[in-house]
Amino acid sequence: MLNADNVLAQKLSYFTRLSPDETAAVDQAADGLTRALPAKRDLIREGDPPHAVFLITAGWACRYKTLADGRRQIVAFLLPGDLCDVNNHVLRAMDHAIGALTPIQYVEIGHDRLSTLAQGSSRIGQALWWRMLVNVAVQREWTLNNGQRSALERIGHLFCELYYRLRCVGLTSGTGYAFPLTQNDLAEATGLTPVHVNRTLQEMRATGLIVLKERMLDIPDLELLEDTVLFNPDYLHLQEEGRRVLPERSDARIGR
Amino acid sequence: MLNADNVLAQKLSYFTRLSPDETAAVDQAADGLTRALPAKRDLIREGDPPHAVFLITAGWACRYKTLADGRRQIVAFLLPGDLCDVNNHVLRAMDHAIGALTPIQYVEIGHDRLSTLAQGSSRIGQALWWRMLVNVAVQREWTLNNGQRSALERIGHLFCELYYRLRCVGLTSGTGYAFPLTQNDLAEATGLTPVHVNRTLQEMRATGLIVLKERMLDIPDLELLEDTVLFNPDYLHLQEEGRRVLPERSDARIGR
DNA sequence: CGCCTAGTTGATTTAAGTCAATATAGGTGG
DNA sequence: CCACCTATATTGACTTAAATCAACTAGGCG
Repeated sequence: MLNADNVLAQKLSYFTRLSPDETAAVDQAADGLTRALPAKRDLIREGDPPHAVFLITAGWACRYKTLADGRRQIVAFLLPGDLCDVNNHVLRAMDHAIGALTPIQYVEIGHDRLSTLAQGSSRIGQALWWRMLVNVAVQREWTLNNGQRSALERIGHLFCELYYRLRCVGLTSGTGYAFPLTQNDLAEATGLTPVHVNRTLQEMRATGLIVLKERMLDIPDLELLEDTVLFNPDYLHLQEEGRRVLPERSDARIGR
Repeated sequence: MLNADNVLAQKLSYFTRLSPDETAAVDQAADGLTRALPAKRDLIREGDPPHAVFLITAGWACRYKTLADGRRQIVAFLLPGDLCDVNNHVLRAMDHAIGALTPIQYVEIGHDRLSTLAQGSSRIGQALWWRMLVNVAVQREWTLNNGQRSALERIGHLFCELYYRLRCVGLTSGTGYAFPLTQNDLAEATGLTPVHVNRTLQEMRATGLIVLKERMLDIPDLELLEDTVLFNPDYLHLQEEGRRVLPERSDARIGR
């Protein structure tokens, strides 16, 4: 299972195989004080000057934006192993907030420390770029999601994305995963109303696409769900040269 | 006005003042062969391996994604001075296409050349990071746009964004700018149908928010439009230490 | 126990989509 | 220079997915 000390190395190793030295370097860069934040608190608020990079080690957080009239949009979920805001110190102020959806644990990594890490190994540098680029790719996919898809597609698509992302860091069990989001969170992420999310979830349950109860989400037939909502995992760029193995499967394959 | 040779330097100088040497280095990196592409052609297709970085020097292009059933979403506009896909060579395949909306001109810049440029001057390196981070910020704003805003707000918000972005590279004239997008392009960018875009534009014209005819968009009262659609330019991160001056205005101010 | 959050349900409204026809403006070839 | 063609824009009639409003239920817990 997941060890808070090495989520980052685990995640980066999805892109490229890291040597023991490199793994150690990554672990060391992320060995700072683990901090905790209760659910519903903000890690950073909009307008704040960005200071350090955060590495989420446990729990779920999100980036969100708020309009003047109170409408809120969750624009990204931050899961264990996710690094926020690499190099964002070049900007003067945050244009969005980061909030904890569940109690979270995180460590702060200084900008200098991270750039030293990146410069010390070109593979680590590339892996960090990979994370950055995938984050943008996910953001583009969310733009598509909110722009083109129906309610059922939006929600189903998100479920698929979260499945792949959690599997990378060992947070799935079989075909399901612990799912802490409320229907309201889902609504804010998908641009729907909570009422409509509720009805859509019922429809997905009724057709057997998902089993969602007691904060556990199970996707009995991932392929079926992917086909139903037109999900294509390419944008997550997981098929890289690193460990291609997806933890829950046994068809291990190494190298290119 | 705009000189194709220095769009990039012009754009980067919005973030930080560049010395003559730095400006020259930027110009030199972008001095490759200028290529041309007619409207409606793809610069890169989804699935292609990314090769070089493109710098758009003239014309409008877009990033777009297509669903299996044909729905299309424009996820970003690429305007003169925009750099596509810095460091994207770490990914194996494009997860979206880039297409020309008008005839465009562009130059290709090799990855190595760009990283040499970035390493040669920390200010240039930071300015390139700034572009990267702003692109993500814009993508987040688009997620919000498609998720939370009404048709009028989406379109109006886009008009404001384009105004600010074009002004940076000297492509506005007074309160307006040349606007080559069709109503269909607008529909694909905002997640609306062309018919609804048409009706919404008429409403915006009727209330005097915009004047749009003969491929020219004029925003007689930018502040009014911004207030109406809840536009806040902070996410474009233009207020940096560089030239704060906005070309069309005379209140020049230098340094911090 | 009572309060708060999260989830559910029903009735109704509405913004936007759909379908289909028509208008208009450039651009091209004869 | 005109006739035609295609892409773009416009209009009207109608449908629909999702929003809205308003109760109401079910847990969890101080």
